[in-house]
Amino acid sequence: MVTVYDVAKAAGLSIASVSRALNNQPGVSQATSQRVAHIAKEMGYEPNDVARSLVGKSTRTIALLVPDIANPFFPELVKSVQAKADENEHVLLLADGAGDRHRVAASMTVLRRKQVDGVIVVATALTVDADELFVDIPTVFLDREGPRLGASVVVNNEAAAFAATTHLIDLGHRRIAHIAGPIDLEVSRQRLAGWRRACSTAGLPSSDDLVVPGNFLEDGGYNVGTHITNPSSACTAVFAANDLSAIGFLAYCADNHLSVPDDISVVGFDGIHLSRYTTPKLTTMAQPIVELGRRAADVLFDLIRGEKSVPRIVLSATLLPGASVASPKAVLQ
Amino acid sequence: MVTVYDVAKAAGLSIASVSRALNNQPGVSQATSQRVAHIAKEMGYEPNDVARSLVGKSTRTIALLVPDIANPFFPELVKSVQAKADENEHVLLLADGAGDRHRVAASMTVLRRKQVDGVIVVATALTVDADELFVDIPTVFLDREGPRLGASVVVNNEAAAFAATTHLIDLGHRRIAHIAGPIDLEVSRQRLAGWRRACSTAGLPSSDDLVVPGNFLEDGGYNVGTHITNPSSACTAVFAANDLSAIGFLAYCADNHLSVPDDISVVGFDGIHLSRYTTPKLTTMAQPIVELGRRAADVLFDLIRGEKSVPRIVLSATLLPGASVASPKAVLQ
DNA sequence: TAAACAGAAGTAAGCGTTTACGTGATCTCT
DNA sequence: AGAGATCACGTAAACGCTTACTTCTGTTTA
Repeated sequence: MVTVYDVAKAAGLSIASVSRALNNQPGVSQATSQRVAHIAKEMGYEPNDVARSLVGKSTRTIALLVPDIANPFFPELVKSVQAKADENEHVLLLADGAGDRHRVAASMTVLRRKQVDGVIVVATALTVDADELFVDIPTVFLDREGPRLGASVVVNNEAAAFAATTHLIDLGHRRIAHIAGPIDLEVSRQRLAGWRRACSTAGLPSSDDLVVPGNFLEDGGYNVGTHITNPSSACTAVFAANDLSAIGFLAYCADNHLSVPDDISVVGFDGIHLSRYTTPKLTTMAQPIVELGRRAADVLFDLIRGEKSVPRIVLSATLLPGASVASPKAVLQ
Repeated sequence: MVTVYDVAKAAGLSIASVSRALNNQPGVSQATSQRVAHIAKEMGYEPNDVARSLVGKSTRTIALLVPDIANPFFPELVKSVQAKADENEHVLLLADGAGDRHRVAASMTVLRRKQVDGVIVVATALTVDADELFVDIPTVFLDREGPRLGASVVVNNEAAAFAATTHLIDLGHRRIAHIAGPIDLEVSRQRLAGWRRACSTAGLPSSDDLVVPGNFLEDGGYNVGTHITNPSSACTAVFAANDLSAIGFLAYCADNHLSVPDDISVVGFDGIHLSRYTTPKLTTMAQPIVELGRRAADVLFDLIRGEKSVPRIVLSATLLPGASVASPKAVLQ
């Protein structure tokens, strides 16, 4: 490995001058600066970021903790965060599996040791007393309220779920099931709450038998199909807590010769790219995924630069129309 | 930040002893070792990995370069690589956007500076003379042949594409279109070649008008729908170079009231998890995604540990049956 | 009992940078 | 023309750790 020493020797200078030249800092003449740059390139010198991080304050690294990278929602988010990281000349460390509390703790220990400049924590399962995990390291909570301390960028899940459900109600549906997410996630509870409020506001049932537990995955949505489409349940529509669940349910319907939306309407949540390519195309409450990532990253870099305030940014979701909803065949009087 | 010095002072020891104690190395008594451990914990000491990396050889970090993390194939791969990284007490750096040559070069520079221990490079676009990008840093090419140097873990794309196409031929299809991937990717070319060989082996046409260019994304598959289903093309089946393209095509068919597989059969490639939940369920040539990631990581860590040989591992894909293929309605004599 | 040795601890160098400070040489201004 | 300012560069410390080497104490061995 060629170091500043080597370059310095070759240039007949001290390492200090070389360092200054390479970082075009004042204190070196234009001429030497160019000469050094040339020599460095010639020798194939690359600065060692580890050493640089040790002396400087920054590692130029941020981390993103996601519960499940296999859920298409997150890759889309990753892309947008990474773009911002690039922009700020930082590198992205990905930590998957944040759905599990222990893994979150383990990850944070590793990240702290690695001296990452900051962390974006997404929709993870946290114990109530998780505050200390994030102490001393700039953190933005995304799509989940952080512990007491901490900035956050969230979508108003409750309101969005309310709107999604109301959309179905306006179309004439009177019994609407809900495929919930993992109930230990705040977002799941909020979406459930929104569905419930919409139902009760309209004087419709929102009893527990209309809530079927999902897992935010396709199989979750698939497996509850039987329960929802059971004639005795008499549902004409279903609001899924996320798109993957909705897609699973769609598959169930297809396998069982139920037509969506003729037999049953489906509304998803997330607005993942794939929701534009399901059969039928999914009507979904779309989160501003790219915007979420961007804003979170912006806030994080503000924090990293020393910003003291810890903002709480709330973005809103918008209904993305598809072909998976319709008025119920027989609107009950 | 609490350092070894602080711990040493608190324990009345030298930093050397503290270091030894903390890493349970010989040279400290059992008693002191425990005492130090206790004090360190008490003080909330966390070793600084940056410093550790600077003195030691390793940063305990590996990187994964993927062309497009939004393609569900990659998150599944990421998961498996990350599991292996965990196992080896390494952290995963994700670099997206490796579909672009310039970004690959840029990423490698950053990674080299960051002193990552190794890199897994997936299916990226590389210039022919890209060798030098990876010199001096353990590299495994996944799903793509590396430059001259370099270990690789690949799927026999040509053979797999051949088998997928043959499956359609065996069912009686006589005109089979191919939705290709970006043609500057080796994998795309190989899959195209497999399709072509299958067709010509069976004495079927494989002319260029049967090859429609895709982009490995849903919209690519969707947009070529018109061309493929045009009556004058007379295709009864299509083999897509990846699942996302197939899913896009499925969506096109649904939008245009074409039944899959009654009107046209579709075979995908990749075997992403979502292919189990399309309507109809996609028949696809499934890559052993998890295995690919695992093997690549294994090879990489071997390399990191000093292994000299650079293996070339070839895995094979298997046909995952779905409901998107059938015999053509009218088998031509 | 002296010599050899093992164990526990300390000293200090070094990893590759950045940067505060010091030192001449050249320049500016009155 | 001499004092101060400016410039280009060098010296050395610091970042937080690991580790080769040294030192000291106490134990074993002949």
